Amino acid sequence: MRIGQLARLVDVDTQTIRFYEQQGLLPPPDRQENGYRVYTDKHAERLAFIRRCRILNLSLAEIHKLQSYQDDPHQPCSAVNALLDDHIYHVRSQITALQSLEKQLVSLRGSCNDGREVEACGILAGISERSTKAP
Amino acid sequence: MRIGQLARLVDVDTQTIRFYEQQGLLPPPDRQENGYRVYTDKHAERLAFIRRCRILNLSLAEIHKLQSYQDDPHQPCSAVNALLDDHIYHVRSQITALQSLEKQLVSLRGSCNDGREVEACGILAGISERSTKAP
DNA sequence: GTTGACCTTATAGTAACTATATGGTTTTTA
DNA sequence: TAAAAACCATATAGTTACTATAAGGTCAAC
Ligand SMILES: [Zn+2]
Ligand SMILES: [Zn+2]
Ligand SMILES: [Zn+2]
Ligand SMILES: [Zn+2]
Repeated sequence: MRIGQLARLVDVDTQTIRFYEQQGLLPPPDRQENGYRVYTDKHAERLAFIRRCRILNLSLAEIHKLQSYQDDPHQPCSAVNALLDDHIYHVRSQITALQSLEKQLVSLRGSCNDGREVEACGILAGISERSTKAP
Repeated sequence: MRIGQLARLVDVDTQTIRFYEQQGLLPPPDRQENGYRVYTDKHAERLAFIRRCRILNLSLAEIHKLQSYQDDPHQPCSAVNALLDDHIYHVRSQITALQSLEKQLVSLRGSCNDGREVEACGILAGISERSTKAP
């Protein structure tokens, strides 16, 4: 199949497919005489795997590692499990950081209401406030 | 004060200060005869404002808008309030997206334990599973 | 007079695409 | 059959908010 068909099948942009090839995530396919790429079902599977990883927010580097594990199927899978643990840790860190951010923002938002002039805006005042308090 | 002093004062890299100037967030300071930038306390305040906005995860574009509001202090501040509402909305969206992601990842992690071979890794199997189920 | 700290500009790299420009090929349609 | 539409190719630049590097000018101290 050609790149457009593959793109529709897996629901990825053709540019992205070429990009993955360039990044070494998708093996370079054979070419027709005119230079067009020709993909196999293996390629489609691999591409779908990449996409599912991306939906899980795994980075291309992490996906690359997973692929290298897959290429050596008799290793213990502890590295895969550890990679996922790390990734979960990162996601959780992001969540807690964003939650603390949300608190700050909501509190800031509470310091103003409509009908004021910019000069008296509680939000701008809140941001401008120095956190260093002189004695 | 020169750029290095300002950088230490506000705890920002000198490169970042020049970058903000280039992006139009920090007004171009006067120069000494030798070309060195000379900053005033106004600059320091403005830079600190930018940094506090960045800590709140506001984008440079959002900061730019806030600055433009500040430059016209007799407008109603509703635009400021709306900007913050939007930002809070974005942060909340990110949080819920990450929480749903975390759930998926934790469930995936539960499908494997150590001591398996890559071939039998529940995580890789879970990612490889096609979501389309034939009847 | 040279070391070191400081300053200058310009350029490239980061992540993961996305968009654009330019041109060749194939298929459809008038 | 010829033109239009759809498809393919490569190369390059843009996105965000910096960070790093290169190559060089300026200034104080030793
Ligand atoms: Zn990760
Ligand atoms: Zn307000
Ligand atoms: Zn925002
Ligand atoms: Zn496993």
